[in-house]
This record gives sequence, structure tokens and C-alpha cells, in this order.
Amino acid sequence: MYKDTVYSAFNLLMHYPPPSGAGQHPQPQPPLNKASQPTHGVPQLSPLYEHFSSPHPTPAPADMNQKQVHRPLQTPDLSGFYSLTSGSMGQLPHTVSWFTHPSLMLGSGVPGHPAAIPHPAIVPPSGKQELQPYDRSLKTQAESKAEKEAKKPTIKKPLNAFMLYMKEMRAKVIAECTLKESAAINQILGRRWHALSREEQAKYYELARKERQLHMQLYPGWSARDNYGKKKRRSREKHQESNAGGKRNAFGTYPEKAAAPAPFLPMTVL
DNA sequence: CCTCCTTTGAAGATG
DNA sequence: CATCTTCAAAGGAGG
Repeated sequence: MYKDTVYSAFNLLMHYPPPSGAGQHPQPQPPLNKASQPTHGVPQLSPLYEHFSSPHPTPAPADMNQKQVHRPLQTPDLSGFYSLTSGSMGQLPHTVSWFTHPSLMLGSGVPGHPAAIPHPAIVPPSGKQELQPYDRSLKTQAESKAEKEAKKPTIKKPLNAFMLYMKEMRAKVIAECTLKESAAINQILGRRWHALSREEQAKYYELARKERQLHMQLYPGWSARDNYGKKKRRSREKHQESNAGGKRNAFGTYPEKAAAPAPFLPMTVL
């Protein structure tokens, strides 16, 4: 019943003329202080993504219009870390939304801070945050070497505006649809991001700007170069036209085949 | 276990 | 200087 409704709505969308780029969406260029436009400003959309480009962009979430609410960004998995009093960050600009950004939470990266709670942004090179480097009692030479590296935990990049937005909205989107795959969720989030008004996006750009500032204060010597190339590098010809590889996309479909079954998505999600 | 997928934006690398 | 690449998050999927 409900499913049928949604599916017919989906079919309706399928036959809608594509919005052809921005359409009547708010301008894709939000940036307040953006120095330069991203070179990949017009991402290639997967067919499904295209189909979901509804002419009725998702209305901005209600709670974002009430700006006086200013609820902290929701990071469910990290909520425990955020129960700090602002006093513990006294020397830092407390206007900064440090609670949104793992690397802004106290931990081993904060010089002289007594708290020992390791925060998610500072992870041992293994990538496992739960790992306690000092569990073992005996140290071989190789181990001391590894320990050395463990003592030099990876400091992650500060989150940009969109990442902050994703962190806040992901749970909401997951709750509204049956999907859990991040790749699919991220497509929706990207769609929603573009549907946001300038003011709504500005909130996140400002947040990101402050977090970068705070990140600089916390880790003065840090550079994005530190993590550059640390992850597995992806194949060279990715972002451009890559689809030639015949790889599945987030919906488990194959982009160039285009006849993939539609995922079940409530329209409210998009 | 590791990498990909997918998104945007920031920043490093490259030509 | 313009362009390209990588990495931030996230979790299912596939090798």
C-alpha cells in the first residue's frame, strides 16, 4: 500500500524531465569564504541519483529554520565524548563547536591536558582506535619501533562543511529510509546539501571554518600532507569518467547498465 | 582484513 | 597558476 504509493511516486519522478543541472535549485555555490570553486563542481550523477532529482527539493529540515535552537550536532556514536564541560576547553575559543569534531576533543593530542580520553581523530596508525598500544608487556626491537609509531598517532583532517553536515544528518536520513549503505546515504545527503539555502549552508561553512582554526591551535605543526598518500590510493582515473570499469555503485547497480532496480526510498528522504 | 563506493570541500601534488 | 588527487565520515559489499 504505502510501498505502492511510493513506487508510483517514484515512477512519476522517473518520467519527470530531469532538472537539467541546477534547475530551480538554490545556487550550488554557497561559499562564503571560498577561495576557489571546486574543480569538480558538477559531479557526475549516477542514473539513480539523476532519477531522484525531484523537482520538489526536500524542504529544509524544520529544526534548521528555527535558528535559535542551535542544537549540537548529533554524533550518536560519540555522544559520550561530548559530555565535557566547556571549562575543560577554557583556553580555547569556546565559540567553536568543538563538540562536533572529534579532533577538537581533548585527548592525547591536547598538550598538557590531563584527560586521557583518546579521541577518534587521533588514531593509531593501525586505524583501530580501541587498540591500547601498551597492552603488551614485552617489547622486541620491532615492537619498540611500532610503539614509536603508535606514539605518533594520526591526526585526521578537520571536517569540512559538508562532512559536518553529513555527520549531523546521517542518522536522520538512515531513519527515514531503509538504506544503510553509506554510499547511498551520501548521495542523498549530497542532494540535500544542495537543497539547503545559503543561510543553512552558511552555518556549516562557519562551523568548518572555526574547526579548522581550532585544529590549527591544537596541532600547530600538523599538515594535511601528514596523511597524504597514507590511505590506499585509488586508481588514477577515478573521479573523471571512471565508470568504464563496470564497477557497482552504491546501490549495487552498475552505472552504465542503467536498468538497475530502483531502491526503495521514501520520497521524504530526497 | 582491506578497499571500494559515494558525497563536498580543503589542501597537497603536479604540470 | 590551473588541474588533478587525496582525505576527511560511514558502513555494506566484494575480493
